[in-house]
Amino acid sequence: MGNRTERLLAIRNIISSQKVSNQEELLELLEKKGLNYTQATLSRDLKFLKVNKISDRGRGYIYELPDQHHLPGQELAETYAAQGFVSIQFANKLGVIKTLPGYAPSIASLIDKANPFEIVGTLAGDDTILIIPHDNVSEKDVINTLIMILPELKDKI
Amino acid sequence: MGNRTERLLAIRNIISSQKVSNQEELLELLEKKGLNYTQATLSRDLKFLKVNKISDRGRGYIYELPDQHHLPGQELAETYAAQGFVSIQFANKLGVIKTLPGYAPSIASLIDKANPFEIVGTLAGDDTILIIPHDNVSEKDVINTLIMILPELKDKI
DNA sequence: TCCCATGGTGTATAGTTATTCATTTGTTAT
DNA sequence: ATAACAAATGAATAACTATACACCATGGGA
Repeated sequence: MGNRTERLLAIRNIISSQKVSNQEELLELLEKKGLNYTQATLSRDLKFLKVNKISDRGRGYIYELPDQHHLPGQELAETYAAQGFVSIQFANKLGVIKTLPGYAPSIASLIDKANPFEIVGTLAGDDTILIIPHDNVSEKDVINTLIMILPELKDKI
Repeated sequence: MGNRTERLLAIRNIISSQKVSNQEELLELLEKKGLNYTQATLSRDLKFLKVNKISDRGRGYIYELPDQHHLPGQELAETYAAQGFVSIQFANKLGVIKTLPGYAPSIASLIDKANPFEIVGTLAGDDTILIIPHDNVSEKDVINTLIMILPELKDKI
């Protein structure tokens, strides 16, 4: 997969685990991970990820991911669901995900819950999920979106 | 009361009722209310109010007040509680609020719930509340804080 | 009362982030 | 495969926000 996805994931990780108060700082942290980009790109990434800049209890501002639902079970559900993922293919603008038997509903449910703009809806059988993308959303967009929802898919797609 | 409080209240009102995406814009809205200040002051006010700048669903950024608990009953509780407020005095760094009989607990409870930095704690009887401010917090700070919590007090203090 | 300390403000400017433009890179349809 | 189109990126810069400094006002203590 392209490097942009890697970068977006790294940004999510960094922001969720430590206080970052400006883009220069974040840029340096990304460099340490071998990701070299410019502030312009970072600004666009943060906008894409809908990252907020919130008050650090009156002492300045820091970045924060949106919807820190942070249900403790969430990561587990992701890991479980990702295990069942087998492949994704596209046909006639539609995505078809194959899963291990029985996994389709849980993966589809995670996608539905994330409710990304890029995906109009999903239809899950037992081992197959139909992904209906929005108009003008590319296959790559769909894949990026799926990776954003289920980071564990990164190496399986 | 000084004009700063008026400004802070106006900022809260504006931000909670409409989308504002930068300080210039907010400055103009304040001007329409007869409040003329500079961007520098506004920047400080926003920091003081712990206002966040959050993603407007990927379309840019807008200001948002912290803790939008937005319990529908909140405003009612404030109005009710403020009615019972009679006066505030200071002695030995402590604030003493007099209320109508029976009102003290509800007012104190609102203060406690807001949990402002400036106030270490409160002690409520039936018609009296003791306010224990933090060290190095002035009377004026305490009053400003109370007004931030209960805007209706503005004209009663 | 008179100081001194503290806080609020504006001006100017430093610091930070978003966007424009040019270019490259990737994607889709023929 | 290739043309046409769309997306990604960096450099430069515009747009936006925070702060250093100077100044004034206020208010508590000698």
